[in-house]
Amino acid sequence: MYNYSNEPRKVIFMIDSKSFYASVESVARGLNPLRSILVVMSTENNTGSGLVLAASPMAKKIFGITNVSRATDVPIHDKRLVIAQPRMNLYIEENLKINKLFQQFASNDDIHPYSIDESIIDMTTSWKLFGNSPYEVARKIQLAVKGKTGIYTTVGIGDNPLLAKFALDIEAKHNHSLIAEWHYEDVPDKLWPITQLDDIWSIGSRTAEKLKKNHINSMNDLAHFNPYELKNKFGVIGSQLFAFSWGIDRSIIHDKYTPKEKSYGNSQVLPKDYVIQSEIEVVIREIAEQVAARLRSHHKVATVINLGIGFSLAESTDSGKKYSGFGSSLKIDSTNSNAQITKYAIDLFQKKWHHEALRHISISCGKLVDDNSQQLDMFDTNNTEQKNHNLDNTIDIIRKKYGFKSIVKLSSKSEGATAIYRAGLVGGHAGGNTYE
DNA sequence: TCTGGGGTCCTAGGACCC
DNA sequence: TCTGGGGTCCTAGGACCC
Repeated sequence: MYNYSNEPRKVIFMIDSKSFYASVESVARGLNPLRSILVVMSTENNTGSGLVLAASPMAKKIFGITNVSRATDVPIHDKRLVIAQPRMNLYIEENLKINKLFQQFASNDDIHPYSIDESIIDMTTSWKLFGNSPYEVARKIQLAVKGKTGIYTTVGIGDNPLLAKFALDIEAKHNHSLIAEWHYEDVPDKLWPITQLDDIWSIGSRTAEKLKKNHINSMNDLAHFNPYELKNKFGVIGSQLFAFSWGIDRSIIHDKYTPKEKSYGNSQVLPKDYVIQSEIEVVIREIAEQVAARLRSHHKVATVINLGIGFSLAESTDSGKKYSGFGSSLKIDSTNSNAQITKYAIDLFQKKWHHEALRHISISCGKLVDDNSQQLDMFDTNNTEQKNHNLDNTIDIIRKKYGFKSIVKLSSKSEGATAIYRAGLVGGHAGGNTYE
């Protein structure tokens, strides 16, 4: 057994709102989120096929719907199934309510929203104020959230953030209480038996495959693999994986969840294959202007731009149906102007494009620097900005808290095919209510 | 997965500098 | 010139997460 005496022993809660979007929609309809049969489905997306953003537990159970199902897999004519349009703004509001409740149990500095439905709370110093055990406090938080919002929450409790995340993902979701508690000593019993490696946070399908090729078929195998060999084969990821297999996570929450790099980007899957240069450049301009507007609203200038182009499947050369495309980055003179960002994006495009049919376009700006110039750009005011002021504020609060994994509101309106429609979207989905 | 959208982080090779 | 070694920056590409 590894000697854990030098590892941090904290009381970390990782709290996740169960089937969040679907639960919010269930509550809004007076339904119990655990009993309702409901999906939140975006039917207005570009491909026309629709995408399931969330499914209630019963919808998953009865129809086998998963969160990435296509609309074609959803029995839309079945009367038992409730289909809800996404209302991203409502979900943001509910998330803010829930995080506000957490502030009754821990100081704001100890609460770290991780995504729209997950938060990490360092309860080390405060849990004793609310109960006789962390478990009991978790129960109280669950009840408080349920009482205020109708949402069920799942809580992973751990000695460090990693163990809390594992407790949440691997065990809590299956417990009747929706709570699980993991200590270092539980690692051999609870973590090592896992053979479905891509169930583990930070291991995706590619890494799982590569591990299998090295005869690592379980977390137990990983924990007993030669760490130097892992490092050689997987780089720093290898060292990290090895540490994770022993439940070790030395990062302090604040460091870990404060991003080192920040970028703003927007992307679109196009409604059809695009082959005409002028049409493509209209869309590039729209996206570039969205990104530039976001930079300006955050008072940042970018010094790197990246253009990503995804080809139509028709461009796929080998027999395996794989998407292809290119990405291209460029260091640029710091800017956040529509004209400059657009020019760089179109230059990159013209340099790399050889008349392939396109299906996907993304533009991202990074290596951000504070915009000190703050010049008034009289001919470039964003008229929608004032109108959306309240929503912007809300989203900025979340963005600020999240640091990353942030929510994105596409507020820029410009002439052009998709921009006006997309202006109402939040995170690429319908925002709901007043802003459309 | 015949394609959602928005992010962060890591690696590797080449250019360039001293 | 059959030229060392270390460091940084730039770009492309890959992987993963929610």
